[in-house]
Amino acid sequence: MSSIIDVARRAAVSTATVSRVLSKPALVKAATRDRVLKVIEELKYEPNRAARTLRTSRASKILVTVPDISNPFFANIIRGAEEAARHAGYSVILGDTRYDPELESQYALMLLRREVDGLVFLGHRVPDILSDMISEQGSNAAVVNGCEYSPGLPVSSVHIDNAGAAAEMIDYLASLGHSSIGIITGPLASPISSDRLKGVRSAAKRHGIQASLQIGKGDYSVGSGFTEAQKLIRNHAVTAIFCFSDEMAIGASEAVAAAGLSCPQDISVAGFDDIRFARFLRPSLTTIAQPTVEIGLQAVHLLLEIMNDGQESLRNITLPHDLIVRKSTAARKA
Amino acid sequence: MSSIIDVARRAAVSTATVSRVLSKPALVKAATRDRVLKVIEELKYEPNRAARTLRTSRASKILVTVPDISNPFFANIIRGAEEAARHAGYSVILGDTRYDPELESQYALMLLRREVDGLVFLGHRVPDILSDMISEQGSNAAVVNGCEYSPGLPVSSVHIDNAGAAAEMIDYLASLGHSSIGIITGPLASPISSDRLKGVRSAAKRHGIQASLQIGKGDYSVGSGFTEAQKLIRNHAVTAIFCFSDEMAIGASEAVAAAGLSCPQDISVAGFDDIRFARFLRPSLTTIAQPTVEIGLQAVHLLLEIMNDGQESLRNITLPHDLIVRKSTAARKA
DNA sequence: AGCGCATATGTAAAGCATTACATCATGCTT
DNA sequence: AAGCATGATGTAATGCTTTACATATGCGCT
Repeated sequence: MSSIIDVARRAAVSTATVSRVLSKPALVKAATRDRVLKVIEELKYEPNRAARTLRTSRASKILVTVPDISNPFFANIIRGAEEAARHAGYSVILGDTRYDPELESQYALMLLRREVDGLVFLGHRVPDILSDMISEQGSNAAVVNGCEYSPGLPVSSVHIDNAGAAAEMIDYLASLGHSSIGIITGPLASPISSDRLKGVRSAAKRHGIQASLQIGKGDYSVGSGFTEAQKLIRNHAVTAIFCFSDEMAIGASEAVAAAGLSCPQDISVAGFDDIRFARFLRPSLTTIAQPTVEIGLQAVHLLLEIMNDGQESLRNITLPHDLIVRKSTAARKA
Repeated sequence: MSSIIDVARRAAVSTATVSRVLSKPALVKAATRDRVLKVIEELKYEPNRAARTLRTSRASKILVTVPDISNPFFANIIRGAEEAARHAGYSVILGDTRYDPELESQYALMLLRREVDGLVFLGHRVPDILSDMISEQGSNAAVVNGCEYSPGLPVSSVHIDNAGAAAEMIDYLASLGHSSIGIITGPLASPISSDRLKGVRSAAKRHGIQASLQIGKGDYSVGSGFTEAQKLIRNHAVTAIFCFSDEMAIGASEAVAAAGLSCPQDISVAGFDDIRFARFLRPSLTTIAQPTVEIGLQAVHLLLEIMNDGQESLRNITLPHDLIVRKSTAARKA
């Protein structure tokens, strides 16, 4: 591996000139520049990133932590984040935290260690380890919350209007004649889950069906969707089930089938997220589409802004969602 | 941010001692060690990784490139890779290459720049940019091919017995009475795709049905599965379609339905990979399960071995696969 | 007492790129 | 022709850690 010194020697210039050729070519005379570039080519010189990072204290890396990479919803956000990062000359370090606070903190340490320049974290729960940093730096801390948000903390975020989206779904189900609706939420600790619930409640109230609303508490997983749906079907005569994730909607559909009923004839099922496979389920799933790739893109853009500006810039970006009506929902049986 | 010098000063020792407390505690007297540790605690000292990397030329990072992170098949491999890397004290840089050779090379550069210590790449196609490195270093190059392999190049790899798995699927379909079988392959350039085709052919020959084999050429995507299946259904009276990816099997199922036929009554459909959603399709998909997480784990283990041993160690690890029979395949109509 | 060895710690170089500041040359102005 | 602005390049410090080598201390042994 050749270093900048080798290049300088061979091109008969100082290391400063070599460095300038690479970073500020306009400052170097054309003839010199060409000579240096030729040597760089010959020696296949690549600047040592560690040395550059050490000198400039910029790692050109951002950390993206995700609770479950195998969930295509998160995978798409990562896709957007990777793209935005790459275009800005950053690379992405991936942290799969498996919903484990321990791992979340372990990864967040990389930010304190300045091993990365910024952090996009998906999911609720700001790692404790960052609380000092955030209270010191406020919204200048290079941290962005993707798809969730953290009420009370000065952390910028990118998400959809969860309450509005959930309300829309209730409007839609009510318009199909459903009045006995089961809801399967995400974890209560998740602000977006409680936002969705608020949206559900206010819409239900508007339609005068809040009394017959049945709430089951899930955790976004297929299994919890199945279990909670079974309870809703057995104990309450719901005619529609609205799950706060597509995964749970898959579980709920299985529960409908397991109960000897069919979807959507007997029970309508709706999800949230519009994951890649929602359209391939049978019946295809009615759901709320989130602009996942865009969430990832914007989260990184926001992060870069914070990192570069250095000025106070707490922002919560709301992106548009979309109610996607497919075949898993239908008018209530007469 | 405090540096090792701050710690040394405050603990009244040299920086060497501080460094030793962290890396070789046994060399330091207990009293001194405790004193230093206490200061480290107080100052929240974290060693600067860039400086360490510069000094030791170890980045403690590995690069994992993947053609499409939103495909759950790859996402699971990444999961395994991340886990193995984390346990070994490495972090994972994620490269989503979108099947683009340009991007593959761009990411591979990180290895030449020693920005990462090793590379696990998923998909066929070793980046050109690495060919010099590989021909120089042979199998000592810190490169491992996950789930594919590169015949002719000294690159270690981890994959299943693709020919054997494909043959098993043909055996199974033949046992159901199918003799007119359509195949939808992946790209021809992919060695595993051609291995699967070899397996298909030899099994078909064994069953005496090779003459009625119909081959369509896909690219692993849902869309290509749909298009190729349509051709197979229209132009040839196939009674079973075996796709070399679950995604294509989803497309093929759509094509069966679009032709007014039903699966599996009229046409059986089988896939490959056993992605997370294969079981949730209706009918649930018969497929070959690959141990995805394990592939990721082993790929990283192999990489670490190569990086640490430094000795000649070209290996191709074959992991077990599994034929998963679900509801998308059935006996041929009488 | 003197020697040697083990243990504990310090000194300082090295790893490589960036960049503020210094120097030098050139050409223009008056 | 002297003076100066401008442009081009060099000098050297800096960032922080690791580690080979040097030094110092203490102990046991003869």
